[in-house]
Amino acid sequence: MSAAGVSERQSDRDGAATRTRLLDVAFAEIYEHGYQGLRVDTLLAKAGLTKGAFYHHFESKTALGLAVIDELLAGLADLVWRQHLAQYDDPIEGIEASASFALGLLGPRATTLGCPINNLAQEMSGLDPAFQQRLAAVFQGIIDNIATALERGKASGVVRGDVDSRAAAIFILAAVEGAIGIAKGTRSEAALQSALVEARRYLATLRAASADG
Amino acid sequence: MSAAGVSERQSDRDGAATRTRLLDVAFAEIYEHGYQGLRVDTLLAKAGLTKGAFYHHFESKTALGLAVIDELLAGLADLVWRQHLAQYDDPIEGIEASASFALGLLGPRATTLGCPINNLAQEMSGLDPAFQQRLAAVFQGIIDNIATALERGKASGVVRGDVDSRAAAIFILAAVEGAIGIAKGTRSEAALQSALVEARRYLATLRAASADG
DNA sequence: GCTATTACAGACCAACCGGTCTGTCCATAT
DNA sequence: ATATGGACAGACCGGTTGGTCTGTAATAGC
Repeated sequence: MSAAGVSERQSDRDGAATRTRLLDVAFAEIYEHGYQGLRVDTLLAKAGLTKGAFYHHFESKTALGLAVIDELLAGLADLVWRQHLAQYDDPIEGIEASASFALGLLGPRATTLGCPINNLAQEMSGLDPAFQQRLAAVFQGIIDNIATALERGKASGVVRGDVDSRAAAIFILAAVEGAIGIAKGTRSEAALQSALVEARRYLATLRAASADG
Repeated sequence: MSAAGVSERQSDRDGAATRTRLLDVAFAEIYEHGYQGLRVDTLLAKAGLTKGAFYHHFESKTALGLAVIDELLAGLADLVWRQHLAQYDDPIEGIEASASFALGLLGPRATTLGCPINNLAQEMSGLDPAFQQRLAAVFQGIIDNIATALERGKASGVVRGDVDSRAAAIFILAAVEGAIGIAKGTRSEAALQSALVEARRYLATLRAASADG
């Protein structure tokens, strides 16, 4: 009956599904309370599972945290800053759109909970080398993708030739994460919007003078 | 012998001194491990004190955390973004100098531990309303001071008249905190410097065209 | 000199929390 | 049918942690 050769199991006792469930709930809990604020018991209660399930799929709370980075946060970063960004020919337009896309994914939580990637990075980078390395890799991936987009823009004449793509990419990421962070810290959606408006002014400095001016 | 009327006590059993000592060590511990990572026992061991001293001066760990904000972090913010910034006639020059001054205060720790104010804000804003309100006030104070400096610049003709001082101030704070955060996340001093260079490009857009151009 | 108060020291405690371990149910292979 | 292993349930445990409580030495007030 089954199309592929894989055996089909449904409803309960689906290993992959419960693992995903644990990861999803863990992501939400970490997003709200931080990794240090994540309680395994609370996680299991919200997931409707028990210790047996947890330690069957993860060898420790730390392993779960690292898996959230590898299997969720890295994917989110890739979705926004590679897949979405690549859809735009104009990198400056693409960067603005990707930032908006990211904020759309977060919704109102951006102003209260911030960015899940940056949150975890700020919390754990100084505490655990394993977390630090993986989160640094996520950041580097974002920077690489933005820098690549700017390079494409330089090739197509949209971006000024004297722009340091890498430095600009770092600053753009810093500005976006910083804007979300200040909005979170001040609990002000207006602050987020103001910061984004000013960020666009920086982006405008990267644009080459239009030929048909 | 004493100049003022206050009684003079020295060596041990100086209430104010031990309280300050507790605050200083608490600041260092929170800076390194976060508030949730702060352990009262560890704090006391490093301060050379005991539970008796701690709960004599603070009614709880939470009260200590709030005192660190009120009595240390708020003071740091004021030192950098009011006292230091006020020394410059040119606000753009002053903002650059103040950011450098802040980074000088943090030293190499900026790249590994980040900004103590932003760290605590990102960690605690979503968890405890008391922390959130006080840290929001600290951020607002910084924003106010930067905005005020920009307004002074507009009055003296250094800053363009059409600049939204408040929006610019928010973005400047976001950019600085974001840059430190990305440097921390990527463990890259070079990233911090690159971001700061690009930030200066934004600041340049605020400057009015010089009369003697 | 006596007393009240401040400023601690340090033993103690209850709750919490990550992790372990045994048992059980289901699917699959033989 | 039976054995085997994966996928959980849930009781249990030991270390940790914030906080309490009693005792005590120094200081201030009278």
